[in-house]
Amino acid sequence: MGKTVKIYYKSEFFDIYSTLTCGQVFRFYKKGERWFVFSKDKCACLYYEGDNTIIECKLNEREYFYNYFDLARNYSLIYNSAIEQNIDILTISANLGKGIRILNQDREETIFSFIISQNNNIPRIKGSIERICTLLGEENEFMGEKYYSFPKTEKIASANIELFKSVGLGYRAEYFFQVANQIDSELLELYNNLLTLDLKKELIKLKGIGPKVADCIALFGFHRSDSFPVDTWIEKVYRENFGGKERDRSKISEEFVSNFKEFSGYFQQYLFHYKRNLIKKAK
DNA sequence: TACCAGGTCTGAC
DNA sequence: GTCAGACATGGT
Repeated sequence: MGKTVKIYYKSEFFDIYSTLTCGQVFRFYKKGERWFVFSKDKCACLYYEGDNTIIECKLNEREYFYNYFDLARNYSLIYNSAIEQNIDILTISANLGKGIRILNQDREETIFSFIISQNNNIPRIKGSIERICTLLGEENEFMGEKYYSFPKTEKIASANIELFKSVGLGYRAEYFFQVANQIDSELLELYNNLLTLDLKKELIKLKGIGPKVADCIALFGFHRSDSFPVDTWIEKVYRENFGGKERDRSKISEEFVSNFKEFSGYFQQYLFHYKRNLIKKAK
């Protein structure tokens, strides 16, 4: 095995658990005190040393993971802005999720992952994606962990649709397969040059992608933080904690974005993480 | 056993 | 433009 490198980052604004489990990424697992995170054909190992969060990866993938974990961004600015809103639930959520970072994930992997996410739960999404990687990805190894890469779009496009049903995608298998035959890196480069609203308009043209999934892709795949995905959990927050009455999720999303502007996506993650952890604890 | 999960599509009005 | 019902499937 080749040389590895360690990236050090102060842990106050980088909590491994909340960053990975807040529902933005599905390919990771914990082994002892170490977390293994997978992106495309790459792998990083995360753990703590004193006050630092450590990212260990291959020497030539340092830049990739530096960007992937969004290390150039000042998260204290985001956190402070959340506190300054002076909204009780947001203050509580920001304090709980202070260490959440929004990852810069691969665009194609993000699109496919969130097509699976509709009307689905996170453990199931993780399982389906893992099985797809095992069946169509390429075998790799990092720090003693064997893993499979996320398959290339062409590989997905040329597979048999029955394969996607067999891994539990259900009716989403059709969408998954169709989209693989409609996108390529050139198209995604075009998408990347669009303003957020136009980007979402384009994404929604793909079958299986509606407003909520488009918001997730814009936020997690294109780092458009002026996005605010509204799912069942956020709708609960909106009704129970913000006293909201609107039923149309797109309008709820617009309302939040008009208030939180370019911080929308970060605040949404604070709130989502808070609400899900609250319910999990109560059970 | 029903209900739910990071919703979307379709057809009827 | 809005709305109800259908949609696969495993977890709780």
